[in-house]
Amino acid sequence: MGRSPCCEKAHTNKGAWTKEEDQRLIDYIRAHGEGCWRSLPKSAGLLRCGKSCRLRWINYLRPDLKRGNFTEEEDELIIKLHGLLGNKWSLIAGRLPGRTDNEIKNYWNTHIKRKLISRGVDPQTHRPLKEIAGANAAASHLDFRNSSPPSLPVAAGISVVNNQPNNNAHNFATLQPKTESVEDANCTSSGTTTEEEPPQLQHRQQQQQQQHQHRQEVREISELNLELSVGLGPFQAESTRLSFGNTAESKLQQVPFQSAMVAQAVCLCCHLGFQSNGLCGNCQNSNGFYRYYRPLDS
DNA sequence: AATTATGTCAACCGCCCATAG
DNA sequence: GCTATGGGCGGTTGACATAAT
Repeated sequence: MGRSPCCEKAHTNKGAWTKEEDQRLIDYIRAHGEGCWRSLPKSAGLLRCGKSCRLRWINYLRPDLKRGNFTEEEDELIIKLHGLLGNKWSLIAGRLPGRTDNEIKNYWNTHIKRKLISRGVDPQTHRPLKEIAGANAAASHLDFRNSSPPSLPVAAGISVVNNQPNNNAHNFATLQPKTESVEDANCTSSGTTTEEEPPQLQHRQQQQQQQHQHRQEVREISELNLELSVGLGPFQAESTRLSFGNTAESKLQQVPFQSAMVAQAVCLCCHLGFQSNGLCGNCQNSNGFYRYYRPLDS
């Protein structure tokens, strides 16, 4: 049984919004604030679906939207965050004040993908294309297709630390956007399955389970205290530093590149003035750059 | 100038999660 | 615990603009 439609589609406008509709929506939200989107259209005198109103407001009419071209720093931040989070546009947008998930998603698909390819980096995995090609040749049975799989922090130049106590769940694996299991990849790339029908059902169920698990992980990640530190250099020698739990931290401290990277890490939030109080508390101004000074193993 | 190809991005769709009843 | 509902998200579509032929 499917869900009932979110609104009476027969009596709603679709397509581009008119200036008059925009003004009605703006006026209504100014007067009443963002409330129940379902009832808003009727109250505001709009022949639109509530969802449509919400989208229009969030993606276009909100007064705090930045609009205009993305800066180089924003580009790099998006790339780093995508390397860490995959296609979690809302999470990425949460780290870019004044930008919407839709805007970032479009920008990624139209600009950044191409940019990464021109750099010789695979936009999905954030690994060198040569490496990908080599890996494909060596292990052609793995097929991630549309997924955004092994986006290891290592590959993206990202270090990860967990500050939250009792959070044992986070490790590299939890940071990687997941879609298909290796078994699934084996299945799909070969183009055949050993058994046709039951495996398909199983596959579907497995996918649903994985999707559920992934969402759970994304929720957990989104609850973490994210401290971003992105270097201004092109794609290396800096880090996007995230805060996670002690267990993950201790594991990650075994990664040799980490301390050197953190020593050079530049806090983009502070550098760009995203921190309302000027400094995030973990960095200091050094030669004009807000650099992290807290050692990782403290 | 007309036609076709390509790029951009606002808007929509369908699904899932959280939550109130 | 179950169901209905609203909100939110990611993926996709399609209209429009611009470039190329």
